[in-house]
Amino acid sequence: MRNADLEEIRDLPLFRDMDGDHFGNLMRGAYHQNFPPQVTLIEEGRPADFLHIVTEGAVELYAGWNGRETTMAVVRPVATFILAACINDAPYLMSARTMMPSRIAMIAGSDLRATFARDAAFAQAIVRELAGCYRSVVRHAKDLKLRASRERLAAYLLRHARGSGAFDLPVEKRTLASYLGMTPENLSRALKSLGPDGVSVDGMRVTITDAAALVAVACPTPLIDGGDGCGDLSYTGSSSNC
Amino acid sequence: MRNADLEEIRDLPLFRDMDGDHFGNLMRGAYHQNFPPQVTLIEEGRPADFLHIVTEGAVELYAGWNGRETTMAVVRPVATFILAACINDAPYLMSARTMMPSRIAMIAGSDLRATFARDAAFAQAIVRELAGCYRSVVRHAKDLKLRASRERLAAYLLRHARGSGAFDLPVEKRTLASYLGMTPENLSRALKSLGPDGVSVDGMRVTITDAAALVAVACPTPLIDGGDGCGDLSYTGSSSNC
DNA sequence: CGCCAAATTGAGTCCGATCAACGACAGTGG
DNA sequence: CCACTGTCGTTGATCGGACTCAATTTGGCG
Repeated sequence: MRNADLEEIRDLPLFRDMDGDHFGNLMRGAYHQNFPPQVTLIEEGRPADFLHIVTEGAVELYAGWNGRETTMAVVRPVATFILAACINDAPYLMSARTMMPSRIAMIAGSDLRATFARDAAFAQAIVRELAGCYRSVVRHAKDLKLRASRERLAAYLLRHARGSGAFDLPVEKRTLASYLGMTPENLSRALKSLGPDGVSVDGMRVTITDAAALVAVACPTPLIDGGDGCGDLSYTGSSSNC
Repeated sequence: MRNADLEEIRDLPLFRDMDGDHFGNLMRGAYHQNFPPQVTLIEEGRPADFLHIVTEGAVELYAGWNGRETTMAVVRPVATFILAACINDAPYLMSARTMMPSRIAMIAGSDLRATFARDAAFAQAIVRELAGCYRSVVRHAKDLKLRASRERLAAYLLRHARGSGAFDLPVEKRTLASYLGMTPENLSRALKSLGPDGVSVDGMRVTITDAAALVAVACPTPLIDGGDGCGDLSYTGSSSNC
């Protein structure tokens, strides 16, 4: 593994404070590979063999049932995913596929469990990581249960506007629709219907023309939309997902 | 705190393996109180001061937004809740209220954080607990996004049937409806509509008259319905097609 | 018995899904 | 350079599921 990659991973909150030797051991048994787009890295139901870390590209976490499929999250560099399954040595609950050419590091789950049993600082980092992941999924569930689809969309746009009034959608609209729990057709209509509420769209480009009006629709709150920047669809993170 | 209570708490996976002195210290600073029904124990948004443990009764975890409200989980003895917020020293994402006369132990969050930094076995237990909670919320989210309301209800009934064909609903129907993401009216209609699919209802009493038919509706899978029983009211999942 | 909350039932409406058609665009190969 | 092709996004029309509102009925409890 390249030194730059190692340092990047070492800088993650998850690994920052752990013992150097332990980190070295973990990484010695790790893989780091390039993948083309649209490659399935993980299939839900399979035993959790490896903790994954995205160092380049983007990975979609999704789940299926009975022929249906839904996007649960998008993970961008540098962040980990499916930590919980590895820790519990349980089957993955989500599948993962690359969305673009990506570089993925993989750490054996057994090494992970052995190390976190020996390294207190690492165990603490894992606790914090998991607690963050847990809270982000709770937010997602609240978003789904408490808001209507138009409101979810408005809140999503505000989360990604971050001060500046214009930005590019970080993912395809069909993926965004799935993440927000609606159909692509409905997302299209919902975007248009937000015109009077201060949203203008041109392709992937979104411009917030009236933030106050949009806020009135979305009623954003840190208890759903978060402040710690973890867990939303596509954030660039030194944190993780899983 | 009574000795019987202490032992019960000590027997929880979360505390079982930790150092005896550390456990003693934690409990010395803890409260244990009785509450009448319908008492609000926690309000979302407040700073997370205490880890809570239900030793008797039942507690509803719920969340609100913009005048709406939804049930996220029901916690029954003996189990903890809002661990994640305490660990992260972050605001609660959910509110909690007693559903019946209940007995609740409370451990100061600061003690908790101090102890898990010193006690490796405790840290490991917390990791497993959190990983389990995380996975249960992921399942809840998958349930909401992938299944229609009728299917969610069918799956819920199967989860709680546990072999025997008859059981009592563990919560009020309005609460169940909220947990499943529907209105009480719709739950009523959905229950009736499951008659031809092998469900008969009399008050709180549910009888599965044709498990195969109900399975055909719910398509249960451990990846949504099964497993490590935190959050929902657990179920040891098995059979699945689809 | 009487009170209140929960549950059911019915009727009407709306949101969101489905189905189908079309335009925009990128990549491919002739 | 340009048809060919597949995917994505949009739009329209229609359908169905779920919500709302309102009226009873049921059941629990003082």
